[in-house]
Order: sequence, then C-alpha cells, then structure tokens
Amino acid sequence: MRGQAKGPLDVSRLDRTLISGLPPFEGLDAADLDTVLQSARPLRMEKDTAIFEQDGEAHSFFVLLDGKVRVVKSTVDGQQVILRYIVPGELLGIAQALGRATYPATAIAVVDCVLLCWPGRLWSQFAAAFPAFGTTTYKTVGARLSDMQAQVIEMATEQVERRVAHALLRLAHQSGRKTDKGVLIDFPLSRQDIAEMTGTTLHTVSRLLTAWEERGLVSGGRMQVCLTDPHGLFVLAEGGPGRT
Amino acid sequence: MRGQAKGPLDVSRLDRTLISGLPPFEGLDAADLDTVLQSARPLRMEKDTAIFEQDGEAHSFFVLLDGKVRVVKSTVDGQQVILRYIVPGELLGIAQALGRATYPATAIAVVDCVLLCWPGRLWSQFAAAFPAFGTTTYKTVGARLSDMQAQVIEMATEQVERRVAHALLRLAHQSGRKTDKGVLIDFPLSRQDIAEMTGTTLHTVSRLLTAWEERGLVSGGRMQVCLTDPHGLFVLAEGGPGRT
DNA sequence: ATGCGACTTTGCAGAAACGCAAACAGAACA
DNA sequence: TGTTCTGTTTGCGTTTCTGCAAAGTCGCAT
Repeated sequence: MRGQAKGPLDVSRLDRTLISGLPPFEGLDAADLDTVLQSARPLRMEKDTAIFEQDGEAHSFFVLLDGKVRVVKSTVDGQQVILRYIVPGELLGIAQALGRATYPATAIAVVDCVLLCWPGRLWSQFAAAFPAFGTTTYKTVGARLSDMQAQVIEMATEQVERRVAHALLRLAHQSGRKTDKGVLIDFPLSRQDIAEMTGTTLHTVSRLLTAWEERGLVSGGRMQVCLTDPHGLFVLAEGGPGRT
Repeated sequence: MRGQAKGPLDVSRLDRTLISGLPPFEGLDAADLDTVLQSARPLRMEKDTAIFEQDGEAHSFFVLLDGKVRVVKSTVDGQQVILRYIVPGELLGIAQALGRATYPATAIAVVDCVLLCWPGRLWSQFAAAFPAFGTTTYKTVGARLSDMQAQVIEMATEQVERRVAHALLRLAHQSGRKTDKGVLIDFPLSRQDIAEMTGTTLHTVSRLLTAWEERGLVSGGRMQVCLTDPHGLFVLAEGGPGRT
C-alpha cells in the first residue's frame, strides 16, 4: 500500500489540524473541529478508482486531503466530459447541500488520494450547528456556478486553440509546480483528458501541443504537460494575434 | 404606460397572494408572507430595459411576477452569451446568496415585466428567519449549477444542429403556448438570440430554421418561433438519424 | 529482454460551420 | 404612404476541426 508514508498526512489518528486550515472549516473553533472529526471517516482511494459514481445514491460527502480528483460526467452515448479537477482542501460530493439525492457526476482519483468522508445526512446538521460551514459551502457552490458559466461562455465564443490554452493555464494555476523547465502540471494528464475538458478531440489537442512545443510554449511527455512559457500561452489564450 | 391593466396583476397594493404560490416562498405562512412583503418594492420594467447589469453593485434581489427576463453575459470583446431565461415565479439577482458583491450577469426584460425587489442585505435575514426560504433558494442555485453543467456537456459533445434543437425545446417547455399551429414560444426571440444561446451565428440558425421549416418541424416569423412538430424536433435533437 | 498495451503523433480527405456581402421583408414612424 | 430601421435570408469562399487510418513511442509486466 503506497501513499502510506506521505509526510505529515497520517490519518490513522484524526487530528484537528488536518482540517483546521481548510476553507470549508474556516471559522470553526477547536471544539467544533473535534465534533466534526468525530463523525468523519478517513478514506484512501487508489489511483484510477471512483470515489462516487454519477446517479449513485448520494450517501456521503467528502473533503479531499491529499491527491487530485477528476469530476466527470458521461452522456448517454458514452462520451465523457471533465467538469473540473478537485484539489486538496476542497469539498466534493456535496449533492446534499443542493437538495439532490444522487450524485450528478462521477469522481475519480487521478492519483492515490486521501479523503475524509461523512454520512450525507450530517450535512444539514453541520450547516445548522456551524453557520460558517453552511455559508462557505454555499459560496463554494456559487463559485462553481460561476466557473461553469465562464466555461459555457468560453465554449460559446472561443475556438479550440484558445480553449485548450485556457484549460492548461487553469490547471497550471490550480495544480502547477515550478520546475527549472517551467510550470509543470502536477498530475498525470493525457491528451484525451485535455480534449474532454475542452470539447474537442485528442487529435486536435495533440496537433496543438506539438505546434506549441515547436514555438517553445510547452513541453510535453506521456501523460504530462509542462508550460515552458506560461505568459506566451496567456497571450495566445487572450486576444493575442494568431500565429504570425 | 402599458402593462398596467394586466388582469390579476395589480401591484398597487401588495397582497400576499402575489407570492404565496411561488416556489421560493413555499412553506411560509400568511404572517411570514406579510413580513416579507412589507419590505418588498414593486417594480415595472419596460421591454428591453436592464433590471441589473453585469459587475454592477448587487444592491437588490428580485422575484419575477410577470414577463420574461433574459440573463446575458458579455465577454471583454463585446460578444454576448445568453445564459438563461427567467420565467415568472423565479428568483433573480441572488448574488448575495452566493456571497458575491456584484451581479455576475446582466438581466434584461424581454417584454414588459413586473417584479418584486428587496434590498440585498435582507437576503440573509430572510434566510435566517425563514429556513424554508434559504433552503429552496439553495436548491435553485443547485438546479442552475446542474443546468450549466448540462449546457457545458451539450456544447462539448453535440453539434450545432442538435444544440439549437435542444434550445428550442427547452424554451418551448419553459415558455411554450399551445396554438393550433403547434407550440409557440411565447416571447420575442430573434435568430440572433438563438445563436447567443447556442454558441453559433445567426446565419447558421437562420439556415437551420429554414431547413426545418421545409421539413415541417417549425414555422417561423420575425422574432417568433413555433414548433409545429415538437416530437420530430426531439427526435432530431436526440440521437435520431440526420437528414435521410 | 521481450512483448503487450497505452498513449501519442501525423497525414489526408471531407464535413461543419463561419464570415462576408448583398438582397430582402416587415414593422414602426413620420 | 413613403421611408427608415431592424431583423432575416441566401450564396459563396474559406477556415477550422473532425474522423479515420496507420504508424510510432514509451512504460510496464512477464
């Protein structure tokens, strides 16, 4: 079992410092945190396993402590769309907060992950007992609504090249790690994944990335993307003139 | 001043029956409704005027009592995208509920409208005093998040013809009126509007509609669309075989 | 070391949709 | 009753992007 010796992340004994810094629990004092933790259950998910599935009964909600999670929705005819990536500290599976009985999407561990998990019925209790928790959750939902609206607008008004550039910049911003080569997107990411984020095909993504690599904007690799010139990519993503 | 003699919609004296049946106020008793109404201000908006503007200070939230409202977002370079249409009984401008200080989009009266309006700071008071109000609001937000996700998926996976068909079916479902010719979309709707809902151009929409008219699926008119064969359109929107 | 499976690249043909431009139609207004 | 303005149609050339096919590459397991 790997991921066991992951530095400070020992969930064998739930300590309030695990969650004390996280946005959803901001404004809760030590006693509150302990209460919350008492009903929490730690959870390890291996890479490429599903944390919950679209249309499955929404039995629990989660906080991601470590790792990366991909939120995917599938169409009836089997196509997939990646709605967002979740990074440590974020809530996921909060169907309850929205009055839903089933999960609207599937969540998949992109790497080995550590989460905390609560029974869904506790959500309303937490929200009632700790107003700050409810408030920040709803802010999160509001932020996700904003994100989705932004994505709709992007897909409606921008063409593929810029959409892909934007997607990479967002990922780099969210999960980028500075290296000597540039900003590396810090989890395995295939061309297919990028295609599913931007509503295009892996072919087009591949062509774009090779073109960009020739222009020195990115450097690739199998399941791996590194932005060698983030600013150049930004110029391309915003109104910059196309290729000259 | 038109719209004045609009049947039962007399807002000169605010009566609790104005809002008693509406989803956001479900579960409030007569006294609660009166309390809510005491701080409400009725508002008439003429056709084509803005109820609130994108990035403007979120001073108020609203309930639409009569009319139709278009929610629009503009990009930096002036392109517009129609995010949704609001029908009577729905809340709008609930930026406060999401912890936002400014409106994320512009709302425009598509026809002459009647609304109720409350100062934004009252939102949290209402939510605290009338839990049902808060809960249903959040369900609304959740539903809108779902809608947006669905739209992202649609734009990512379906091509223009189907997107337009879906958009028309949604509008017909939301605001359709049965006539002898079929289901008429009950407010002025230009080709350009349809284009802005679906992320395409008015040219393409026009071409599609004429093609459909020839196949007997819709019948057009200036600022007006009528679905003469909703089921045929549905078949086209879902996986049905393209033109034979 | 070798073979398998996955991810990736690349070429080419063709479809989908755009962009421009011009003509057209209908409503509103004077 | 004309005139203007806004919305609509339509043709044509062009770009963008897809879809398919085939080959290449890399990591991993045996």
